[in-house]
Amino acid sequence: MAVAAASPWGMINVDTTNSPRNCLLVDNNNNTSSPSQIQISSSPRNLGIKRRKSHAKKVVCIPAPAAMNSRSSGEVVPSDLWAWRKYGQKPIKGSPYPRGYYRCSSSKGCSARKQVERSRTDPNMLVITYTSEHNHPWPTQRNALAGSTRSSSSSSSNPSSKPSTATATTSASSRVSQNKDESNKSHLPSSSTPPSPYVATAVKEEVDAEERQDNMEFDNDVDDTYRPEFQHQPDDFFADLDELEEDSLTMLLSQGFSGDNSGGGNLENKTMIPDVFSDFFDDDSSRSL
DNA sequence: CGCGTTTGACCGGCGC
DNA sequence: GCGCCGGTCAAACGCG
Repeated sequence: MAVAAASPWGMINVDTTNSPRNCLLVDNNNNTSSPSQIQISSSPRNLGIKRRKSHAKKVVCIPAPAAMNSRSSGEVVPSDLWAWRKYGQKPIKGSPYPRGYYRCSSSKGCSARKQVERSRTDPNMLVITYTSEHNHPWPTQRNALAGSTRSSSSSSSNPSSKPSTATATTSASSRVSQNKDESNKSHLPSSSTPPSPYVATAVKEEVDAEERQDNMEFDNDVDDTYRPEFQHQPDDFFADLDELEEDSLTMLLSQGFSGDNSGGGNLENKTMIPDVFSDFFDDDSSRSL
């Protein structure tokens, strides 16, 4: 059966029978030992740095689309519909993988940022931390297209990058946004999130007083911070977005996401649920800004 | 020419 | 107070 799921990048269609890899998953029982569990950057140091001291973050774990989107740096960056511009990359202590810093380039005043890093415990998992929110609708122009195809710039961490795939992140998102331009900008509020074929295994919100420990049930934890849409799960909610996700998902999938994904293999033991990310930024806006 | 990526330097918070 | 570390800035570079 096909269900719809919202991701940080919007809603996606989930066909649990045909392409489990594309399903949006939340690992309900991973709160103890699964390598793909969400990783809350609860380090006090993280919270105390510079401007963004202690506001809500959204941490999302997704399986890294290894083949496509693999950048020269070795990172794989999910292609959402937002136009992200990388402004920094740093090696993280204790992690063999660097963390990339992205900010939204769709709008000048947009303060949305995200950090992309691979899970140290599971290289197949990608940990994306969203900070702030978009203050504008989905990008209606391909402003992320230019310069996105950088085939062989110097890369310290991943010499095995494929030039042809190095640009998948932004170019893919650009193409999608272009394709969905007409419907999106008239249909979606700024709080809506673009679709993505990626599988989110977990999402978590980090707030100022993040004293809730992870030993509690994940569902409870999430539900405590923001209400997952799927828990009430109005059918028309999905139906409403169905028209959107269908298109974009098709786009994204047709762009090769259905290809190899080494991280997808370990997903089948996870619980499949529609995701909650549609109110991702919306909820965030209420407390972060 | 415009835009994104890369990369080293700098800044600021936290722990010792 | 010092050093470590993460986050950001900005110049250089590359591509369309």
